[in-house]
Amino acid sequence: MEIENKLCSKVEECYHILGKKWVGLVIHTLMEEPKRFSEIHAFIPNLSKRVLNERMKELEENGIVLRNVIADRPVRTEYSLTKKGTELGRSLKALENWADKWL
Amino acid sequence: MEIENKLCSKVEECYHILGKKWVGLVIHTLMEEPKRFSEIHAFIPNLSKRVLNERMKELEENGIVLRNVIADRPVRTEYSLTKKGTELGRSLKALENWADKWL
DNA sequence: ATAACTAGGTAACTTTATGTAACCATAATA
DNA sequence: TATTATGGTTACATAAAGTTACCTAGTTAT
Repeated sequence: MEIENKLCSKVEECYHILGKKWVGLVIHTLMEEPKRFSEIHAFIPNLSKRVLNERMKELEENGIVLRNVIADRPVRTEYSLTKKGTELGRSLKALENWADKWL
Repeated sequence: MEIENKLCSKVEECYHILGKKWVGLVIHTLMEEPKRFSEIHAFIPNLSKRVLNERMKELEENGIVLRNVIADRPVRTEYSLTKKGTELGRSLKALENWADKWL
């Protein structure tokens, strides 16, 4: 029975995504329903607008989140999870169950 | 049907733990079997000794990891997952399955 | 008309976190 | 005697995150 002696790159990549500050909470927050920039910010008040904006761009690039600019006045932006993002959120439920039991 | 308007502190806390760099990979690495300091370092070469040591102290304080100093010469230190840590590792499997499918 | 407010940012600057390189003590080995 | 291994620590450099002020365009209050 061999012991693996190097990490799978997919495993490394997923922890690289989740290892950035606030990412987990943002995805958790979007699992309920799509939300606007200021709504996410209201749910996670300690997350600054600067970093929130940065995280949303990264999550969009990763195909986890979809940005929908609504040409209303004032302009609104709605963020929603893609299929990929929704499945990520579902897999994070296991982690949250662990938290509920152990923290 | 109410929409939750604030985050559960347990949820916040678990993402606070997992949101620190390298934590996920360290737990993943220890799921196989207990490992010494230098073995973890060999599995995750980009993780510096300074930060590895810091992370292990934090994980020990969180009750996720157990540090066992072996009074051999030279002194060795073996890190293993507690029950709490093992269950965390199991819950992270869902995330890794997501990674395998989507990344 | 003018001041203040909203939404979703951006810019400049400060503070933390992380990365890097050198060093330590002990004992074993060459 | 010099070198290696282990599990760190220290001092310093860079990257990431936090803070405050500002922006544009339209809206509401005075």
